[in-house]
Amino acid sequence: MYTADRQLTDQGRERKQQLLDCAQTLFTARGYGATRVVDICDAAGVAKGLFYWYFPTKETLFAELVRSMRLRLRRAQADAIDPTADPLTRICQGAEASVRFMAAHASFFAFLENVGVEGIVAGLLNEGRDVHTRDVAAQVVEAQALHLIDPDEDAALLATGVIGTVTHFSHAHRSRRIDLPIDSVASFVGRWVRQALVPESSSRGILTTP
Amino acid sequence: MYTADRQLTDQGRERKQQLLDCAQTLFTARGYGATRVVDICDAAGVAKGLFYWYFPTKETLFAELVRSMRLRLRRAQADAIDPTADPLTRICQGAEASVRFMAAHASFFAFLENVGVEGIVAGLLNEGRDVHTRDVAAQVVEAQALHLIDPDEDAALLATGVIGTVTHFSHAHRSRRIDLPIDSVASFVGRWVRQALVPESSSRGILTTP
DNA sequence: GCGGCGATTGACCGACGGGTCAAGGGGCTG
DNA sequence: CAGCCCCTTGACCCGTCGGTCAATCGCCGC
Repeated sequence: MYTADRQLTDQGRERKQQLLDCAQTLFTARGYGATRVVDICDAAGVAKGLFYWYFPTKETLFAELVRSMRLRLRRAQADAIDPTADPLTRICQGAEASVRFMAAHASFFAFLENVGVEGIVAGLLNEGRDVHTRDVAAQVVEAQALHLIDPDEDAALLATGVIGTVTHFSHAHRSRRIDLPIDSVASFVGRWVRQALVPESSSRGILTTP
Repeated sequence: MYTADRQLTDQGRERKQQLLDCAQTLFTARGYGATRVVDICDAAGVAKGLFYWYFPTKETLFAELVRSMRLRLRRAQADAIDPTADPLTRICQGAEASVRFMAAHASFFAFLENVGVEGIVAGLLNEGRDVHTRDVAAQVVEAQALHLIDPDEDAALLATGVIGTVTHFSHAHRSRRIDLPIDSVASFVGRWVRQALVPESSSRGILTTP
């Protein structure tokens, strides 16, 4: 059984890391709930009981995984930041580094987004967004036929941008990150969508080619 | 036991709707996994066995809930759209209606985002983003002191905008919605963040006051 | 060799919760 | 009344899986 005060040998530390690695692989492949403790142990070629020599619970291992990845992210940010640069530049460097790091560990971060949503409804949730996206894409095509929108643009991409904006701002408002009355948010989204779809004057849209 | 070919009386339809309502209330309050079938029945003042008279499984009820909400969303969109308007206007109307609808059912959509992430790590996931946000906010304050950023702006709000951008584009790239090389995405995010933080010429930033 | 301790095993436990079932009530039609 | 079907009950079943435990091995220092 696990106790906090444990003196691990080299072999012990190695074994623990091995369990962490196997767990990460299985989690990213199948999800958290669908991965049983015994699966992790099987992957490591080790008996189930040993798991509880190194971790008090399954959740603890998960938390350790998350914390470790967070630490690496922060290190990646620190490495990318030039401490002598001005703060604005440092912010941008940190942002870029974050995007690169998450892209490099895409499968893990994709897993994080789906902790728990396993098999339960699988596609059901995305399905709605996809249908909506297709609807908007159809309207975009229509608008392109009338030359209200640049016909050279990819309709599906523009539609994805619209849906992304809607969901992003909905979420921000819902979680109080935007604390404006809903009418302001709604009309702002409407204006912004129009602006993104019709890059008059200059290319100000976000998802239109940089 | 449930069978598909079932002739429901008025009372039956009412009871089924009652179960759906109770389930939605409990799901949004506690989450999917934390709500047991027996809890739903208790809330409806009904025996557990009856649940399986109306639904084959717990998942089925959940799916029905999602589908129903989706239908209502589509109806709200349809109601908001003026069919005689041009397609571009219709797109904007649909987007605005979506934002309004989701805001009106915020608790349900918030629940959808967290299906499965129940208690497992609770704050652990947001914690990382919050820490990161505070870090960036500190740098924003620093930049404001140097007048690189408008000192009248709320640092926390700007920082939230930065983090939002980073995570949003990371996600889009990860799920192949943006199919550009990572370097393009990263540098674009860097440029965009700078632009949002420093509204030179005109107010082009998205989260800066409209 | 002997004691101590980290490491390892795998059978076992027990809770939890989704799903089942046999029995009964009540209202309708024939 | 008989038969049927919708509706309701709650005790029960049972698979799953996180977690436990007593026993054992092997290495090291004394």
